[in-house]
Amino acid sequence: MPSTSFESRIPRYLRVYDLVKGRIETGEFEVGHYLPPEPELERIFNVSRTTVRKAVEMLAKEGFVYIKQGKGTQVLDFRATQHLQYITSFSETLREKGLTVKHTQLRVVRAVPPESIAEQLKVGTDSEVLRVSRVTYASGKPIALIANYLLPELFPGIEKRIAGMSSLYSFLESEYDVRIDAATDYITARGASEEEASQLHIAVGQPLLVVRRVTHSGGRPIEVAVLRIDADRYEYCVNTKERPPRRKL
Amino acid sequence: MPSTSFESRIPRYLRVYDLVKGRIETGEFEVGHYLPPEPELERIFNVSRTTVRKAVEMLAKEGFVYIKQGKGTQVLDFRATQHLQYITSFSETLREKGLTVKHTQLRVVRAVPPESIAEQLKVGTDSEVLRVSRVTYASGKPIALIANYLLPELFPGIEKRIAGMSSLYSFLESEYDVRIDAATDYITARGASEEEASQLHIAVGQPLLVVRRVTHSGGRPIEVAVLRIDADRYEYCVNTKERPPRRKL
DNA sequence: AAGTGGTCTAGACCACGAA
DNA sequence: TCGTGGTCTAGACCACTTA
Repeated sequence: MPSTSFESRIPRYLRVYDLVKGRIETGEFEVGHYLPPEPELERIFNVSRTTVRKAVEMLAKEGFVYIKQGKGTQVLDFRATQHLQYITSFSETLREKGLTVKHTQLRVVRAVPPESIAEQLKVGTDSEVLRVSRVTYASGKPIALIANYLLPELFPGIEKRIAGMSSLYSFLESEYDVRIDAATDYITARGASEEEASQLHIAVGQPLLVVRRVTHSGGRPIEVAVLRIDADRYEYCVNTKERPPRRKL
Repeated sequence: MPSTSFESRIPRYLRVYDLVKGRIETGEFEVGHYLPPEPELERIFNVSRTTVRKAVEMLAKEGFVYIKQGKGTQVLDFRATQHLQYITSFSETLREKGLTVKHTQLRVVRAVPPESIAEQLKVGTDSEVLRVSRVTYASGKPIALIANYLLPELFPGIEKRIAGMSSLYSFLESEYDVRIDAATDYITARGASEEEASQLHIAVGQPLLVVRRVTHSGGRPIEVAVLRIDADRYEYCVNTKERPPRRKL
């Protein structure tokens, strides 16, 4: 019986992934030491080499282990490397820091977007999109102005359902079954305008971190977000892994 | 003869990767259409399914194609998605935009780093590190102040060898055989100080984009870079892919 | 030379989507 | 039902590291 017999339909490589990760976290596989070699992992978990390797490669991609050809697979200090190497939302990041996040002045309107936004959403410059705007407060003080431009055909009836939403991305994922799988951030800075300054309770000219995020799902852009953040109170964090395939000649 | 016969020792999946990517770029595999199914790719390139799949998965990870179970593998618009989803150096990014990049006032000194840097390099606050500093010019105008803090034991004799270096990362990779495999950027903004303003030829208080990058190799931090960039002239770009493994229950 | 991870094959069965 | 991608196996040989 080569495949899963009855217990579940979870792929075996995910089982192995979980089990190895678990043993790392409990210290059974010690930080700094090497994982058992692949042939032994095959025996331990009773799977083929391919399956072992897929699990270990996932762990490597997430920074739990470091694979060295000819030597072995070293267990890394997961507490140091375990940052968020994934797409995160602004609100989620703030909450992780222990801040209380609230959105005010939530507005949903249909509008013709600025040209730069239309271009990135790949819609005509005369077609309407949904514009969701709000002011975000962290622990009682305004910290950012957020505007999201969404493709209207993907989110029917969003105007009525958005009321109590606390994080736009998880809202979209759960309510509309879109799966966000890539995002590009363009980050710059400039001084606050008079209007921005008054909304954020800061001085005119004070540096704002301006983030333009293009979100992709299924290979096409579905949303552009523009965040104008009080730079004094926020630091943007990004993790990157790997370089392109190396050619050795 | 199952393996490479003589032509080279490039893995077959990389060959397939290159060939498919090439056909996408020339339009032979059209944007929006589907790639030939895996069994046909096996025949086309005369490799096994595993090899085909490894190549296609790489293309998917880089955003060239989108794999849908049961349907096929769709070719995405690579011109829209092909940004740098990898670790890049500041200089490389500028050069890609067609700007001429020059470093001036290059200095290499041993010094005790600021506490925040020492902490991220995981060295004691009293131990010395290498500090490489320079002023970067893009097309004749100063655009950024860069300081790199390196672990000295990894780069012996760097003071003498660094003279004509144009990009620090490729210099380190080729000269010291370190392989950079992860980096974390912390991005914020603030107004330029008097000294910064004079070095960058901008007004005091003008917004600077401040990037602190921690570079990892082999699972441990090896370098911290601090970039202070004229925000008027630069936009930082970051790509993110994937969320953590989804469990469907 | 021995042991580690890296590549590759041929073939099997499963899960999802569309007809 | 059929064709697509998803998982998995058993076994082979290669490349790198260390002794």
